[in-house]
Amino acid sequence: MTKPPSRSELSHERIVEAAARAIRRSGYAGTGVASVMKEAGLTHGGFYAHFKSRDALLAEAVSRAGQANAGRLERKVEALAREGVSPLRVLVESYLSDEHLEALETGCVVSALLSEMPRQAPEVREASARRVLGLVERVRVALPPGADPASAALITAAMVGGLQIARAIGTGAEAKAMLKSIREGLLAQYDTTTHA
Amino acid sequence: MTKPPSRSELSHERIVEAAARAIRRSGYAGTGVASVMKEAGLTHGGFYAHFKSRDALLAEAVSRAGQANAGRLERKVEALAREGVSPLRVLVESYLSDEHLEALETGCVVSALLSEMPRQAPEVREASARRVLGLVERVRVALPPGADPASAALITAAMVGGLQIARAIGTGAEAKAMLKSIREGLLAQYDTTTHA
DNA sequence: TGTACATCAGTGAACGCGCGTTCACTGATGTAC
DNA sequence: TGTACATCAGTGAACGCGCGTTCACTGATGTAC
Repeated sequence: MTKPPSRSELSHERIVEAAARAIRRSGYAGTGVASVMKEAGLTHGGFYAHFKSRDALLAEAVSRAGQANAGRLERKVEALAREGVSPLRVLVESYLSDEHLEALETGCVVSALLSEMPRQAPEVREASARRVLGLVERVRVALPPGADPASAALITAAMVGGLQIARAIGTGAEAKAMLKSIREGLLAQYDTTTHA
Repeated sequence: MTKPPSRSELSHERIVEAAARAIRRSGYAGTGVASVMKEAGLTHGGFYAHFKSRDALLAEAVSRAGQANAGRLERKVEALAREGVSPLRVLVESYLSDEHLEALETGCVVSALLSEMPRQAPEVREASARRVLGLVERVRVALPPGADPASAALITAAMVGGLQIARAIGTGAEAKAMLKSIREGLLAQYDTTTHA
């Protein structure tokens, strides 16, 4: 049996979780040490006992957010697979859903931060790039049997670009129509199964 | 004949041009009044004689950058159309080119800023959203005759998402391979003409 | 079980800095005669 | 064409504020006996 987490470990955990939400809500540039610490129920002075720098926190936060996204998606794919829905359809339908459009703070970290990634310090950039490659890989393994593995990059690009475009337009009817058009276009093109 | 621009108009122009580069290089959040004014050859104190606020400058800058991108692309499409290359091919090949991958500061403003757009003040957001819709529209008019106009959104999403994904990975061989795979996938799917 | 002490985690004030914005002023431009 | 003056554009110092980071201290936790 594993021993219970120490007070310090619990605090570290809360800080990373708060930061994982903050970066998606406010962007890398809009995420400050003080506000993250406050959201974690601590004062900002204690921050440097947990992290070497603000960038170290951002790097850890993007990794954490990505893992949470991946886990949630994995469970959804498995649950619906038992009902006969193809993995690619689950991926595309949930990624390009109205719910995901509105769930910026808890949604995919890649869509929330992609255009900021190239401007980050090396450690943040590298952790971010790993998340992007992880998403492409997740699409690749969801491809229907016999599909060209190279199409994973195109499908991922359309999903990520599509969600971001819709969010940039807003959360109203126009944005949802844009989302729907991309979602249905992708499914028509790449999902050969029929929908229940 | 039009009268020559006043000193004030010339300065305004230089400030907007500097800001149009700065937002793409540094993001909305990374663009400061002082550094833009310096790049325009002025001191920061004079800023508020030209703009109501920093956000007013950002809104003008994103519009300006978008117009410059659109104009350049239009000329390229026309030039290559005379050689028999289809408009959609020109769009996809130049958007997903190695040159564009590396030209963040002068490249497409949508790819440079998309994930930051939903977080902006209303005036910046609205100007940004107009640029996104303009890009989708430009793809739509480049569609081959007979193509479903709804596919414009999907193609735009893949172009924008693809360029951003490649940039997040870097500018090395891995990023260029990703770009190429998306570019060729799109052309195979949507461009029915053969390449010269 | 109870006390004494060492270690550890978190507090809150302070640092230097750069931000967006304001403003009194200066010097250049342009008009009137 | 030349001078006198009004208008205009840009300067540079200053403002309050929030940032990332440091640090001396406090109070809680855990160990030794």
